[in-house]
Amino acid sequence: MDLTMLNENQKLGVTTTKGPVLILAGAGSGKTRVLTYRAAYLIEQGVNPYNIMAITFTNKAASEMRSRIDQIVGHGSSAIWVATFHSTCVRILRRFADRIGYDTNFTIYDADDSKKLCKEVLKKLDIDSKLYPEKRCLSEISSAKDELVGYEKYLADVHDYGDDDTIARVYREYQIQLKENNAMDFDDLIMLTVELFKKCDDVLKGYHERFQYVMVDEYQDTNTAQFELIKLLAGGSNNLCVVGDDDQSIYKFRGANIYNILNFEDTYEGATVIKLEENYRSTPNILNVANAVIKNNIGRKDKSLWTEADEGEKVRFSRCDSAYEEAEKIVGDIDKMARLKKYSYGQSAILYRTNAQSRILEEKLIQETIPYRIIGGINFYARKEIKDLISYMKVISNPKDDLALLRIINVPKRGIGQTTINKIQDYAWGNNISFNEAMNKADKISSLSKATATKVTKFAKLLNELSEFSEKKPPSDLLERIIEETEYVELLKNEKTEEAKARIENIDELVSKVYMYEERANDEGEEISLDNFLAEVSLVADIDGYEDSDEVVVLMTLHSSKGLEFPNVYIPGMEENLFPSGRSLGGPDEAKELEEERRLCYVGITRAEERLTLLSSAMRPMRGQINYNAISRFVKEIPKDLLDGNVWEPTNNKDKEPVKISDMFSNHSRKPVAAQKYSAKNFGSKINKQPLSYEVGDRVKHFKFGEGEVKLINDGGRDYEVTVDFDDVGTKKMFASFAKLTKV
DNA sequence: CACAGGTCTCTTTTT
DNA sequence: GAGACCTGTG
Repeated sequence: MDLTMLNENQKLGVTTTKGPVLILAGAGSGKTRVLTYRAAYLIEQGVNPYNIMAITFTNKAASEMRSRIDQIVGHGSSAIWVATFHSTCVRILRRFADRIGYDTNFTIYDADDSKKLCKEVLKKLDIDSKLYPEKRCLSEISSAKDELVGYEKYLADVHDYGDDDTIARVYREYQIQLKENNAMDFDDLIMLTVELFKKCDDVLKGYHERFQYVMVDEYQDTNTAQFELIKLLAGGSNNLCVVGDDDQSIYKFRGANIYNILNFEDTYEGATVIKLEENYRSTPNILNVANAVIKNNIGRKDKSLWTEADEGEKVRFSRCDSAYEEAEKIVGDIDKMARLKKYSYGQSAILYRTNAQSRILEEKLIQETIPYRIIGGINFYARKEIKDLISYMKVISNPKDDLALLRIINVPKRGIGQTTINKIQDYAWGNNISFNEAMNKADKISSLSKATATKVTKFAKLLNELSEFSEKKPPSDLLERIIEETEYVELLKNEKTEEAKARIENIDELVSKVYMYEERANDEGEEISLDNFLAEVSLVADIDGYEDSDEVVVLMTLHSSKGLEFPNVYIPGMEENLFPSGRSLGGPDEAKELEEERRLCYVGITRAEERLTLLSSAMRPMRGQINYNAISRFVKEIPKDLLDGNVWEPTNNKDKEPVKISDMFSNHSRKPVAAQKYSAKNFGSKINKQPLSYEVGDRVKHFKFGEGEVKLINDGGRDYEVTVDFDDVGTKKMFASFAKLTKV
């Protein structure tokens, strides 16, 4: 296999296949490249793809990895287990959940569902939600699960310290309810899989046999539960390769434990440690700024990124009077760059600390009719109409899911209100049957009027019919039938409002998503099932929908931007109280929290390939109020000479008279930066596009696919894309420098 | 039972 | 500024 376009350390990362390996990969150092080559290398060494596992955090990262492996080896990566932590666990639990007391058709609860359930628990336990808000309870429960602390242990620990056991009681009841509903929340998926492995040795052994080589991406983001999961999974062969960057650990609030990566060598004795410090993404000017900021963190693994790229443009900073002006500058600049053909809309990105910042930017973009896309905010699947219809499907898939059932029992309105629900619930409890069963016996519930009982019976009958229907038909047919029976779209049409129109469009999109799911499952030879579709839907991340080929400006949070890169980046809101977030300031753990914010800043800066603009505003509307914020300390950590213009006075910490950058709109002549050459879209390296030894019509040989005829050669600029019709495996498209075809 | 209109609170990041 | 929650009315 040709490894010539890897640097020495990258090569080491690819070829050190035995035992534990830690790859400390700085931003833009080609870590995905190493992982994908590693997988390809293993296959070439004769390892069955079936025995390889790669775990990521987002679906986007997973599918990207799969397609990149495909690009290198042509095809054959489909047998590799490439999946996110959560979908990995779902796949495992769908087979074995019955071993730990759940049905295998369990439902997955999203944050919304969890909140609702928690609210019910508080009500049931008669706990004042003013003193114990759901939010606090849920975050405590979530942290406990991230640390693999079940409610028994949580309760015991609390009692040991003689503390208030309220939250422990909530945790217990919450967990009991989940089980009764045959549901799991996000954290359960990981925790329960670990529990399964610890309890059922035979199950674990089975996976040990399968997973001979395990790789984990973004290892710095793993929490204790995920750490344990990996340890268990890789425990058979101990061929574990983790890739990460402690400087990019930004998910502490989600339980991420930075010590998982910092102490890797202690956990896995004899681990090989490989550092990747050469950056192939950004200009020196950008890297210097990134390094200047991150060096203020203590307790990090010492490293410093460097690059051979040309210096490039200076990083720019602009202090604005208002958030409005900030937006104006950004949008004006994006527009100008596009007009000057320096950066197209698709090459520009706006990254911010909080989702709330997107609104004002969006308004401005609409005003200037610039195409854009906002990642995050309100998740598609969190919309009312979508949740309603999905809830129908959930009830069909898992009749025990009372949460979903209660959501739709009166949607659309069928005259079943809270009073009726209470009466059914009482009957269910009194007779020790489920809510669903009670509904089916509505005529026996004496407290219900005849008219009401009829309504309930009618609804119960509808569900039964749908359930029977779904046994014979695929999810798409079920959804269409639900829409028909409930007249959901009909009712919206009658409203004749813009809002209703948008909702109908969303429903149409949901329908096509179901069809897309079925098509894909079909292609990949997976079983098409309602359960699988619903699981997939529950586990989509905002970023999964992002296509970098779209020619639009993207807006997203700094968190979502991790792993991405853009030639032209804007980071507005560089202000104290916003970034770093006010929540990180003034607490007992301020120093630690600030370090996390700083890492987030580092992530943001290192997203930029060529041009980076930081902005800050003196006035900013926050929580419906105007806030006056000082310039972010992170900006002040950047030596002045690294920034464009004398833009702030480091000695004047009142920030009252920030100097505005005058040439914000002026005509910068962009130096021909090395980005074309170094952008990681080209696999982050100097590609040596060599002349081909074959041409269209020639017979060629591929190390894996055997012989075939060249059908088409496409000059893609940095590499040739070759289409070959192989004798055995059919037509494949591949990059010449990866495929290493030889003329025969 | 449904809905409108008022008041209240809480605001980070997300699989 | 949005969302949840409460209350009064038809």
